[in-house]
Amino acid sequence: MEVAAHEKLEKIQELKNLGVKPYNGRFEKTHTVSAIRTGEASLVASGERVRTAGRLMAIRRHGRALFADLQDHTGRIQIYVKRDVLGDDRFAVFRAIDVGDLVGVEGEVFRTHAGELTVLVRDFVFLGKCLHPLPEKWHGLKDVEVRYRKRYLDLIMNPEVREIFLLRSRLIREIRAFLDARGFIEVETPMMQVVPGGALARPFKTFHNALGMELYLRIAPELFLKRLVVGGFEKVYEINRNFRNEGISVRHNPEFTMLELYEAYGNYETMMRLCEELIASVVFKLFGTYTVTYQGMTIDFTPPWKRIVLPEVLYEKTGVDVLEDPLDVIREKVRALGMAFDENWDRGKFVNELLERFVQPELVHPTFVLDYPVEISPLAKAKEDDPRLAERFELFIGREEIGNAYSELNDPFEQRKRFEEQARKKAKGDLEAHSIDEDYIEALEYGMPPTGGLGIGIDRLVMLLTNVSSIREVILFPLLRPVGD
RNA sequence: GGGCCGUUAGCUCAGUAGGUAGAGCACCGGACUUUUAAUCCGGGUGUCGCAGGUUCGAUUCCUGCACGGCUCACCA
Repeated sequence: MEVAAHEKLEKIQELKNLGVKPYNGRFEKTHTVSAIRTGEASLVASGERVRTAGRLMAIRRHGRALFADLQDHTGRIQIYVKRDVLGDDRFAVFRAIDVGDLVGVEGEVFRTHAGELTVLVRDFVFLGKCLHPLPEKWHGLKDVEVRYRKRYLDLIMNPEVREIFLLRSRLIREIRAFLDARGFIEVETPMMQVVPGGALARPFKTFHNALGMELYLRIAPELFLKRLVVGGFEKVYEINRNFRNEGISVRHNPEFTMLELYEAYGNYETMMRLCEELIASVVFKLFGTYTVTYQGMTIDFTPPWKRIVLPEVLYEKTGVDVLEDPLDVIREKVRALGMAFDENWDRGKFVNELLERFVQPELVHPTFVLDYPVEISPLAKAKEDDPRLAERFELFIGREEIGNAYSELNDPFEQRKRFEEQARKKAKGDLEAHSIDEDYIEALEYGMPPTGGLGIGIDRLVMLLTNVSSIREVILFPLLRPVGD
């Protein structure tokens, strides 16, 4: 135990000497703090007693009385503790309570001369000792590393952090409500997979002892959700974690949360309409407006959203015709644009890089970018009128990629060809190439309806809606290196 | 993984052109029954991230390491 806690241990002894158990007790609340505020008029008029509980965030002692600020998950309220109300013995007990301790109080609600809504404490129960001093009341806890490592302290001290995670919770609840209302069913598919698929990414590897086999943490639930579509679940979704063994940055955490949904008999058109309706309606539910400010940008979510065709917009912005230009011509033009590139980049890689460099910075308002090259979309159906392109779109908002969707490839023969192409890439050392999943092909062989699929990065959506620039601010416990001794 | 920056009291931060360090809040003791960054009086509680090096002497200069932030690379 640290030195800092030493005096607190003496406080525990003092409490015990006064007959108070430092960790026992229970308490039934009649009101949360916000309920007291909401019900102020009738509570003050009636003199009704309320019972509420929380953590003491500040204590102002005045000899034979004291004021304290009690915080629960809904807010803070002042309490007033007087010796002539409690009696000498009980008041002495309260005097032994520290900032950070947990208490339950009972009393009536009034306003002080200064106009502060206050609970006059008639009785109280000690509910838990805090052995460490809380961070400073005025500046709070600022140290980013400590905030992430001790998120509980961050949540105690920083109400705006609490708000971020409350909003995250409400957002996910609204998404579920939206999808449930449209007949989607929520499912859970394997996190541990024998063949990691559904995305182009490097997986985490683990090992099952009893079965004696390697397993992978999933990089996406896609192939399992589509097996369910084959099985007759025509509208399914899953909101859960994906794991990708890649670099960490302000927009990447090794585990992150995705919404994936599939709708049988739809396609990427269907998904565009569903996507804008889903996000726009959830934004409106949360904020009562379609306008959100993100990092200085004003983002308008009012549907319908802008659609741009990727090969066309790339040609407009860069003069590169990613479909017709031979690879060496593309290289020549990209060189002329002054952009660095690698000699082994293929067409798909150039598309991604040009998009990121020349188009993405302008995509502030929600924008669907349509028609990606087939070679970087191995699970998507090709366009009828141009087999080089997939019926696929990505959604950009606030210059960030938020979603990805396509008409699902349901032709098992074509899927096998695509997998084999990926296998060739993998053989050439592409660590992110898709694995061949024979079991999935067999599922397709039973017949999958034409289907639209959509993925939305929940963490990034929360970032947009809470105006934070780091993904760690929207993940309660982001991955950090352990601190050494 | 590369580059840049950071790490000093429980917290937020100063500081030492090399002589083992300060402020506010918190905390401890005292006064105070409507305060609210309460106030008033008294008290500094520290491995200056870790390990080496240079030096009579290192928190300060040098090197390495750890952790974090930003950024590039990779990706969603």
